[in-house]
Amino acid sequence: MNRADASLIAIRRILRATEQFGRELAQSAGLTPVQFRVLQIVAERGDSTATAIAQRMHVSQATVTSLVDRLVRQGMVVREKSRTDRRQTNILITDKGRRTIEDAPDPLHQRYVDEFLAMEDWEQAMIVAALERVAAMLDAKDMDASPVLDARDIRHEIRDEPAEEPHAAG
Amino acid sequence: MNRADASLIAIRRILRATEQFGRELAQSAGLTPVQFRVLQIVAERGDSTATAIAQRMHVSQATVTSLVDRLVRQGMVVREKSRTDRRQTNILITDKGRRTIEDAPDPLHQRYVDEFLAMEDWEQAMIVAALERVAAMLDAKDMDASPVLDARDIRHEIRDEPAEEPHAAG
DNA sequence: GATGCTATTTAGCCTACCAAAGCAATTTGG
DNA sequence: CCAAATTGCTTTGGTAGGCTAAATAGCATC
Repeated sequence: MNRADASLIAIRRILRATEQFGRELAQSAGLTPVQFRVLQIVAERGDSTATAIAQRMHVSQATVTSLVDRLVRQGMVVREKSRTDRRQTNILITDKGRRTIEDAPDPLHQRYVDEFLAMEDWEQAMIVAALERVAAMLDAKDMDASPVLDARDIRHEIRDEPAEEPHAAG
Repeated sequence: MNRADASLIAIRRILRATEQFGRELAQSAGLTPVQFRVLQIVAERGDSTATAIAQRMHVSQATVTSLVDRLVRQGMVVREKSRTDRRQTNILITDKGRRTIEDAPDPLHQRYVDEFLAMEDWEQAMIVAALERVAAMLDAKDMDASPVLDARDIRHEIRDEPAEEPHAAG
């Protein structure tokens, strides 16, 4: 086994683990990964709007509407018209929704961070250097990814600027 | 910026780059990532069967049927009954299909391998060590991932043993 | 030649996505 | 103050990718 292969395999394990985790998380909560992600976003502040969620997840409002529909049907969130601007609909998390989030296993990144911090200084430095090297090799552009490890949204976050040109292609 | 965050960001960039690549590839080939993946598998030997594809991709045969339908409609592959066992349908790649594969940009992993091999020995070793460390942190189990970096199938390859218990939750 | 296994397709359903059209409320520009 | 534009969201209708269950067809065997 050469080292190029060894590194590819490791990368693949990382990808898989991240995906897998999102799936487990969502399943234990009785939601799909994407639904869970929506719930997480709502949970952050207790409420949110469809537009905000759509932007965070880089999907269309229409998609968010249907995802929220499902969460409403399951009693995870409720819709409520905003008093200040009645065009807006606030999506509020319910107790059940909050419990669902809380009962879910620790976010992957927490688990990771704990282990990471337990490492020795030199090893931390080595890992950061290596990962950044790999990231640079795979992805020439240096984007600003947020430090939250969450497979549930990478699937679409790559559509970076939907504002400019809505991809007229069929 | 602490190093735990830096490492998470790098991991995320790796995930994104992999996904992104699958998408670019698919767009330049005029196929979706999954369809392209099927075509790749058929292209490997020039032909394949639905079952083989289903196993490789860890999806059901029914799913493969509909994917192959689309590839047939686009003239990328043709179906042909096997002479030796007429239950089997061989899926043969066409010239167009082969050209599509060939015209597609280099597989991500090839690009990566080239760069990886260009590195100095000590750096290769460091990267392998770091990646394996991270993979171990994220994913306790040591699975046998193949040394092919390909986002297009990790999405579902994680369903390792659907035989046991099909997760009755609805 | 019935029984059963294997390979595939068909049928029906789901989630997740999108664009376009529609509706409602607010803001803007006379 | 009213019409028009803009904004926020939902509805509608479509696509892709996934599933299970059932149908179809061929092989194997006793």
